[in-house]
Amino acid sequence: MHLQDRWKLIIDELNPDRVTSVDELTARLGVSPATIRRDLNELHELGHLLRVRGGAMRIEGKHFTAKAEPKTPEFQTDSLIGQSSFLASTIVNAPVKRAIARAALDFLKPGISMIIDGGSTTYTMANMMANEPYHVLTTSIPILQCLLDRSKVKVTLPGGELFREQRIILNPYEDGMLQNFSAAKMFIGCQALTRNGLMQSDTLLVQSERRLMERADQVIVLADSSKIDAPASLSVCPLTAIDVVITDEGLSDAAREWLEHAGIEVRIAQVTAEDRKASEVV
Amino acid sequence: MHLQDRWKLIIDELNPDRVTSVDELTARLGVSPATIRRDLNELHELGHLLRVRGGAMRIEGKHFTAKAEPKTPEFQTDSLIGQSSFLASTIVNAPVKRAIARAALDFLKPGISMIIDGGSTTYTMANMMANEPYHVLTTSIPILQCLLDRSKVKVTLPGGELFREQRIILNPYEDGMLQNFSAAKMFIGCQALTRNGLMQSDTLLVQSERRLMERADQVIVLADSSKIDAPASLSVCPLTAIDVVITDEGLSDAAREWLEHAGIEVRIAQVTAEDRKASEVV
DNA sequence: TAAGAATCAATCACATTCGATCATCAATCG
DNA sequence: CGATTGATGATCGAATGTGATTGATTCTTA
Repeated sequence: MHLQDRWKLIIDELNPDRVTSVDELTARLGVSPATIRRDLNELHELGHLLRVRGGAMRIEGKHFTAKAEPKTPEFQTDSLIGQSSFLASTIVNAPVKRAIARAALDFLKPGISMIIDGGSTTYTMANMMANEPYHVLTTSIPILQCLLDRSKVKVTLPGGELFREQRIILNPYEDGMLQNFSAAKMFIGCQALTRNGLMQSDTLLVQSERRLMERADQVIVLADSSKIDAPASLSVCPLTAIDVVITDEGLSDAAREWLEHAGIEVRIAQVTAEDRKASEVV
Repeated sequence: MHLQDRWKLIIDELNPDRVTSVDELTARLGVSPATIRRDLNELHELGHLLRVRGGAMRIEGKHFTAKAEPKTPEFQTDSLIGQSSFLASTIVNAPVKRAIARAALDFLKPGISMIIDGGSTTYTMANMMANEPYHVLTTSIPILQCLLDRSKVKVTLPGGELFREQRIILNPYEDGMLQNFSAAKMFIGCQALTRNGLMQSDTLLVQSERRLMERADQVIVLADSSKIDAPASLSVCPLTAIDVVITDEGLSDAAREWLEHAGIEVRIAQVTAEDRKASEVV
């Protein structure tokens, strides 16, 4: 039996809703545990399965029987802003989002004040945030909830109307709260990031975010590489308004070039084993 | 059994409304309490559940699993009780509160705009509220969450700072949002109701409520009879500012006398069998 | 307030799993 | 035919998960 055939068998053999153990695969394929482990590690490296201690798990949403090609990151409809529900979006690309969120946390120092916009990546960030004396202004209800148990974090909300779909608060009026708030940093997700700038799909959101950006000294965009040059309609701001972009290894050289040419600091977040682990449960 | 399998089972086993104990999980999964504790701590660290003493709870908005209903994450009506365990414990007198809350609902008409202040009785009221085209301004996070799934209810929040203890938003500044809001009715709880007026215990709360009351045409106080003439320190407003008091049968004749003498309409809510039954579930 | 019960974190011992290394074997190529 | 390459299997020390014990902490109840 050849390596590729075995790989195919392994992937077929994986159970969709539980861990398939090394022993199980050993028995099923008639090869040694060492070989199975090697296979699993390689397949994991290629992104075809999720390696865990004792075995492997099928990756959610990957059902292929044919031998798959090395990955170009597929276009993922993320964006809690769009029609996809918030929760659904949190599970797409979760390891990458975690990595990006973690990289974003490097920008935090105790005592800092920041604006955190709504979105699945920023939500992940809030989730991972330490309990330090930060001051956070957010429009997102999920982030608010998440920060409820960080006793040291001071949370401020802008006034406004609740939008259920996106679970955010948007303020149609100029807001006293906002006028008094000045943030060192603003963390923002997006639907797309193109040469034309930061893109969203919702008009109200665009207005709100523009207003928020005015209150921040430094704008930090959290966007996984599938967002770069993704199709989108409404521009929130030009590239010049952005200070930092945090993305993942999938960023193309070309894209990096035009980002840096616009004076943007580009940070590449490394996906660690823990990031994957944390996403397994979903 | 593998770690990830166990994690999945644990999360499936969790309930948003109550704490699932370590013992319960131990029995269900057939592993030692030590392992369960380790798992719970890790899952908490990863943000997948809420660790509490004796067990864990499902985090609201994370109830998607293998069997997940993919789209519209319906928030359950009484979910936040589970989420904010403090509320569960503070809802004493629940049947009476339900009765009072139900009586308060009589004041609602579709299209009405109202202010709902924070508090356990007003929270009960929000919980029982129908899904009609109301417009609600509230400072209370639990009420906000509760109204998330009333699709027809328009919810507005004042800007301000989050106070964890009370789960409310207080606005130290004059707020643009508030200036533009005008409510037909305001529903408010209290710590005590005396001849000196509506009493609270918290200075910040007093300020905020005063400001809110200015924006409402009619002030409706929800206070069970134990609050009448109860000891309290800070006066929010004199009796003259109050239009209606809803209380229960325990109201003394004397108290009723001085309330009505102040021009206040007094309503007595009848506790039904269903109120008692509904309260047991919590 | 104090005693008792429940829960917890830390730690140890044991079992499983892992990764690195090396020897073997088969296929390929000069 | 012999040498080289690459895959496989075995071995072993290291790392990790698990269960039990213990002493500390927190909650409850009297």
